Amino acid sequence: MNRKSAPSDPLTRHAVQTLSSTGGRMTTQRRLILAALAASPNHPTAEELYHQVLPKNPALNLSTVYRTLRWLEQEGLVNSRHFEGEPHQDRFDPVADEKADHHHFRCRACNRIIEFDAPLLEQVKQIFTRQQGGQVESAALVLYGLCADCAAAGSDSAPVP
Amino acid sequence: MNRKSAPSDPLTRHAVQTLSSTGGRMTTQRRLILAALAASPNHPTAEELYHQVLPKNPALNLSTVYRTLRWLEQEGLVNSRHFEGEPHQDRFDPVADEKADHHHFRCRACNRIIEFDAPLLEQVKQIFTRQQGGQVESAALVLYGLCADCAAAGSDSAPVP
DNA sequence: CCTTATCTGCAAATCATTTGCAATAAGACG
DNA sequence: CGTCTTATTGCAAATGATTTGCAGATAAGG
Repeated sequence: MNRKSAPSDPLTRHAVQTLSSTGGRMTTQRRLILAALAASPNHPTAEELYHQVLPKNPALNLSTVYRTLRWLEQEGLVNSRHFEGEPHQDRFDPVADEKADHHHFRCRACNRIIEFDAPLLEQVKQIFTRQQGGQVESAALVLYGLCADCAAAGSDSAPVP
Repeated sequence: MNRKSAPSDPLTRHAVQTLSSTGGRMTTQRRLILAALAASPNHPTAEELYHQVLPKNPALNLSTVYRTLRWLEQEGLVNSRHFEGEPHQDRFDPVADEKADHHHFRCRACNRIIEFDAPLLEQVKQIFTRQQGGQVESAALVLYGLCADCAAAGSDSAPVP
């Protein structure tokens, strides 16, 4: 049933598109990093991605991971974020297809990240503009707390990152 | 009219309180850093504070600024934050007296930071909990855009930091 | 295949922040 | 008001995350 063409994820497909329009090249390491990123639900750090890909390409270098991530960020395919209570390191969030600006919940016990929409934020923005003037272009909301699992388990589940 | 006792700001006064209960000492550098922080509307970085205080105490060391800031953070008198589009550096936000958890607007032109309340966020939290379970403990919202002044001026005011 | 500009690996640089240690100075007590 | 104890500082070196220069490797087009 499946043809031999790579059954790539949407992220990789988007990346390939931008490559052809900019004269870039799809390399082994980029393919692996993109796949790992697309498969990661938890907004990995560069180092985490590096260790995920390493088994499949032992020659991979951390700086290649960083370069790939920054390239994707410039192309608008990935956003870098920072969450409270962590070291000064970035986490990378693939921009899912049409999913508009979504927001994040982070569990302080298992470190899981849950994405959600918050339509009410539109009103928050409007209220702000009404009171202060100017114009709001984007919003970043992060909720911190215990996810359902950890709240039930007494907040002692195993941290993921 | 004014007595000789230091007419200190609320932040400094709070700091003095915690000092007496923990056996800490109020040093010249702490006094200066606290005053600079209390007078800064724009959530300064450690480096910015350092340069503000330097003229008044040329011997001051940057690591003292960091230590003071981390101390205040532990005491709950200051929060450290990170804003998008900047290097990986922290900005420090004195916790104003009773002002509950407030949120931030950051102008991408002049870098000004405006604080505001967003009561609607309570509903956002409730909706999230209803849909996902678990419990939300805190929320951090940052709006990005152009402040009233910069929007009017064609977004070319002078950046502050 | 061959060419060539794009990428990669490696090592060294940079940036923000932290830490070890000896010298300094609050502030309690006599 | 001097003395003593120990919290705090300055300095320099360490750390952790990320970036960069450069020479060699390799996609992709002819």
